[in-house]
Amino acid sequence: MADPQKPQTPRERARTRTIQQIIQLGREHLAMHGAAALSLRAVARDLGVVSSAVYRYVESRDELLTLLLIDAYGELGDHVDAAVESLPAGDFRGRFTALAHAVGNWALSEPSRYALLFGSPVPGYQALAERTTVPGTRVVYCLMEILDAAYRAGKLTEPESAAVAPALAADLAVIRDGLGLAVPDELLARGALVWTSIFGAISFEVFGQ
Amino acid sequence: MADPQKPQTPRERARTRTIQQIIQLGREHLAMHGAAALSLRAVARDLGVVSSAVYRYVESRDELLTLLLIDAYGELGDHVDAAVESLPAGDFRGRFTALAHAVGNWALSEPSRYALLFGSPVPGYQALAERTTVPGTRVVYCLMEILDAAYRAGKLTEPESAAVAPALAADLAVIRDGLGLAVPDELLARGALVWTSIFGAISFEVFGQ
DNA sequence: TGTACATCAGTGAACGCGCGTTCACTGATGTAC
DNA sequence: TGTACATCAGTGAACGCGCGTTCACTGATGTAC
Repeated sequence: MADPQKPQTPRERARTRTIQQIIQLGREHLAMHGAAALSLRAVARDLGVVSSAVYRYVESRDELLTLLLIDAYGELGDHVDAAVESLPAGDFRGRFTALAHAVGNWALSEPSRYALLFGSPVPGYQALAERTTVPGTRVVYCLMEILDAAYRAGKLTEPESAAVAPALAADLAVIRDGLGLAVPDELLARGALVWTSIFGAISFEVFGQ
Repeated sequence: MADPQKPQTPRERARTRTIQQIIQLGREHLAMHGAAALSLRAVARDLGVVSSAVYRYVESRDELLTLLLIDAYGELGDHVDAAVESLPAGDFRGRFTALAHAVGNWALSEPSRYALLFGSPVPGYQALAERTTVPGTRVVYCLMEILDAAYRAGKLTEPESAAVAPALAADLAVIRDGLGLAVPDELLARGALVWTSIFGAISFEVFGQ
């Protein structure tokens, strides 16, 4: 569990392969019928196995949804990283728009998975924060890093806008320290605003208000 | 049933009001949980009534979906007509783009209803063609009428493109005679192509490929 | 205006279905000696 | 290399749930005379 080393036993290999199959089938059901209609029994049928057997690999329907959530966050993150890194590190504006466009492209090409990540919540499902937050913040972090790099390069000047609310300031301080960012609160707050705007616009496109 | 006259008995009024309530609740459930999750029992609960009572007003879940389909077609048609008629009858190009934009606006403001009309089919539901085709063709007819008016005004010239396939030509002849249109087949076929392009583009925006 | 009957809205029990999930089980694959 | 035991994948029956839908019923509202 703790070490994903190479020397896997045949059983372990079969096991991880089966889990991959389950996730793959889950993705297909997601695309075809939507997250609300995702059914462990249906996945088991497609897997050619009795319904209870799936519980050897997945704790519950909620856990399968969580796995699909992580899977989707991972692909979105890869997609965004690739787009951002295709541009030179110094091209802050280019990287920024590349990030926004990468998110938009992915949302349009995978609407059901985008809906799972950022759409209306799946009825009766509560994501497990412990397993979900880290992959879920990859894109924000990427955005923050672009912001930070631009600030350090002196390409961003502090806006003279109103001070940040104390509660938000504390949150931002945690984030900034955690990531080792130099950007001041005002710019971080502005970055968060940009973030919500991007997702607002894309969500409006993908499923309307 | 046959004559929607004014002098309704109190019972009839109560009945139509209840049906309207059911449709309204259906719309809300549609917007909140999507068409696949629409449940007669849930509607009955919101209506404050035992589940079997809904069958006094609606034959089945499928019929409720059909009613919601007709309702949505009607609103889309009204929306498009209003947009088109806000421009002078002679402004063919303006009316044409107004139509396209009206469909797009409506789709973005009512994504779940747009999805019901033009999205992936609701699992296990087959629309009743007899009740659905007439309201479902309002927008195409509107497009055809603009085309026809433009043609009669001499603003559209026949393209010299290849001849229309015989089977399609027969269908188009039926449509043209039924509507009393003057447009030749080639232009009608082009109109149909425009139609599918509009919906393709909008659908791509609303839920991606 | 008053009575007798028909019509209709709503009730509550029941059916069969697919779902998520549990549990005791069988049998095959791995591990220890 | 061979035997004895542990681990694990998959089975099949069972549970309680919400769903769509049917049916016999009660009681209120309308209609005919």
